[in-house]
Amino acid sequence: MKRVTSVDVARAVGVSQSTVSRALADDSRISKETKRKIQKAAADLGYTPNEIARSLQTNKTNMVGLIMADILNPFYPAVLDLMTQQLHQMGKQLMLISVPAGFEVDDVLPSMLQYQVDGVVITSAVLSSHMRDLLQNRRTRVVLFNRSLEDFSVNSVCCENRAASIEVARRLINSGHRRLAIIGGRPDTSTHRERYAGFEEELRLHGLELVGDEIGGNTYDGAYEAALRLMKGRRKPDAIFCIADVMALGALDAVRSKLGMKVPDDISIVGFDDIPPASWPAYDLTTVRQPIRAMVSRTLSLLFDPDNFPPMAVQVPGKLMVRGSARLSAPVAT
Amino acid sequence: MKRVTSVDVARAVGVSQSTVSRALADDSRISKETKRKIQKAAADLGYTPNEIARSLQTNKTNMVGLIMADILNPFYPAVLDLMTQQLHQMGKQLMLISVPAGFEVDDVLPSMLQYQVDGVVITSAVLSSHMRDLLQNRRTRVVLFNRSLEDFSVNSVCCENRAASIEVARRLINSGHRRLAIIGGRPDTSTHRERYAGFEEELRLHGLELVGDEIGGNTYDGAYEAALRLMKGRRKPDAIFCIADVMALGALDAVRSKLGMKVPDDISIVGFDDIPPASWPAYDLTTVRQPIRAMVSRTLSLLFDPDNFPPMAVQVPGKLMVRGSARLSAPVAT
DNA sequence: TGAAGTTGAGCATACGTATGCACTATGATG
DNA sequence: CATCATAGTGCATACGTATGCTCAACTTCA
Repeated sequence: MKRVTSVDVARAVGVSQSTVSRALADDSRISKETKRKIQKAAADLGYTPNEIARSLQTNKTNMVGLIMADILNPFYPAVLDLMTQQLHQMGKQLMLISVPAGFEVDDVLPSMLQYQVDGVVITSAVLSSHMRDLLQNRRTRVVLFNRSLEDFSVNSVCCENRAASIEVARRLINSGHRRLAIIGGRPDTSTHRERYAGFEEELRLHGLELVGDEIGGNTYDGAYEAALRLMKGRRKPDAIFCIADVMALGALDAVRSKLGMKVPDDISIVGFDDIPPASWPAYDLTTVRQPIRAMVSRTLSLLFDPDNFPPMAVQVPGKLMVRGSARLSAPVAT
Repeated sequence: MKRVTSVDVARAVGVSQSTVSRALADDSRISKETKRKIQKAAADLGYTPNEIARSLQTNKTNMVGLIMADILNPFYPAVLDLMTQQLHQMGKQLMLISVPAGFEVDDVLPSMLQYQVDGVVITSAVLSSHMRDLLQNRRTRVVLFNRSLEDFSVNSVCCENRAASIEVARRLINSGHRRLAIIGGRPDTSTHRERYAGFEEELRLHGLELVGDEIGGNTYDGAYEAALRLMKGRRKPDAIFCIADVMALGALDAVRSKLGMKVPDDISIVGFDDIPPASWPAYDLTTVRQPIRAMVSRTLSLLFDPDNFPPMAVQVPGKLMVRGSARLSAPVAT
């Protein structure tokens, strides 16, 4: 069966194709009566506009590209969910690519650009300066989600990583912890650096330094091993700050099931993100909640705000969710 | 900056646009020499083919639509990951929509079809007969993932739900359990019905019947409550089969943290899916693993196999992962 | 030497829509 | 009554690519 086009509708009503196009766009030049007839005919014939043809003509696809580098992290399903829904509400579509292990954003971005997406969101990954320039030349907006660039040459939306990490450190110290350790993600990422730096900075303010620091690679298994390494060290930590919840869960399981330790009696563990399992009784993880909804909204605003220039680095505040995995006393006024 | 088109390349080399098009498609009619010059010029100018224009011409977008109804279920990130990667390898793109709560597939599908996707995959949801016919008319292939229709009017890829559930029941019974209960997802879904039916059937074969059956709505929280209801019943179960892992985790947390029961000593709990947390020590969940990779491959095969007609219902075998949440004795030969 | 075949390329058009411009009624204005 | 604005519609073209057909130049073979 042949697809029905605006030409078919035009023929059915006895008007020109341009009149159909205008009628369906509710152009003021077309009379009420004609519009009515055209809408009726379009419905009867089951006409659906061809967005591909429209895109070619208008030079605008209403598609947004999303490149996810860490889709298996339980933090992202909620992001994806909100993103697709908000876009759908705006009448836009989402084109998704998950970057395979061992590949870079640069490897998958070009194939997305061939589809002329109006904008690109990149989560958990950064952009080579080459691609950044290329995007800039073709005037395709980009927003980094949960990552930032130090030179502010690209839009980014992040949580206030530094501030939140400082708060975590302060609360732990004020509650009597003295042997603090950290499990990082990947040292080449901005989230890692910012959370790490904030935490360590606050320690120094109190005359302390890290008794251990390990890399968990942002995975459950990586953090499981990292925690075990930490506990083999000379100075055993009495608190571990994991810069992502998946890793906190791994660390928690490691010290509990492998070493038979009690949490939070023997050791406090704090995470970052507030993924769903964090609030389950089996973990009851104290963590920093990232305001996903706000972050997604800001991301899309940056993407579509026509006069967003120069690029902005948006930061939204996180919120410490105090649960049972860390021995914390009441907050002290500062 | 103006986008560079095949016309620009043609002008640069001094040939016609059609020659450029053919050269880049490696058409045999174009001489090696001309091809070389064209490729060079294309690279120099930074030419990227416009897939939108190409799609309009060829009536083929190389885009696949994915409609996910249950994206927050931890089972799906892995599906999504494999799907985008396999598609990318095939030179195709993924257009994603997550169905918001309270909406139907029918509400979001049309907007996807306007983009002329070559095929549609629907997870955790079904298709109205109206939409089924509409898709059939425009010759757009559909595959249901993890759901099936009883009349086989649409392609589907599922796990062998019945067989796996029978095995779960048999193993539980052979291990001495006599008071079996089940927590279902949503009664209107095929996965619910098949798993429920297989489980109950095997019970009857052994002269048993369910001591309880509750609905968990495929969510952690729903199953948490469902488990508590089950334990308030007249005949307390000594084993609960949850037809999805998220629910098994909720049930587990409910009986352990709320009721202080020991698993598997006081009660056995079995899930379905084998999501990542299932294998974490905190849960150590005995469950049926769905072979995601195979399921995704079969889905894409069905989608692109030109002579896949009539629609098929593909079933792939699940695998019982024996862990610590159920008291199981060694399997008995049958 | 002439006919047929082969190679390499261009011309023209199509895909489905949007839109600038021209055109025709119709009524308003002086 | 001539002029002009206005409303309503059609014509023609453009977007960037693919492709059927035509054509010229050259090679091959009898």
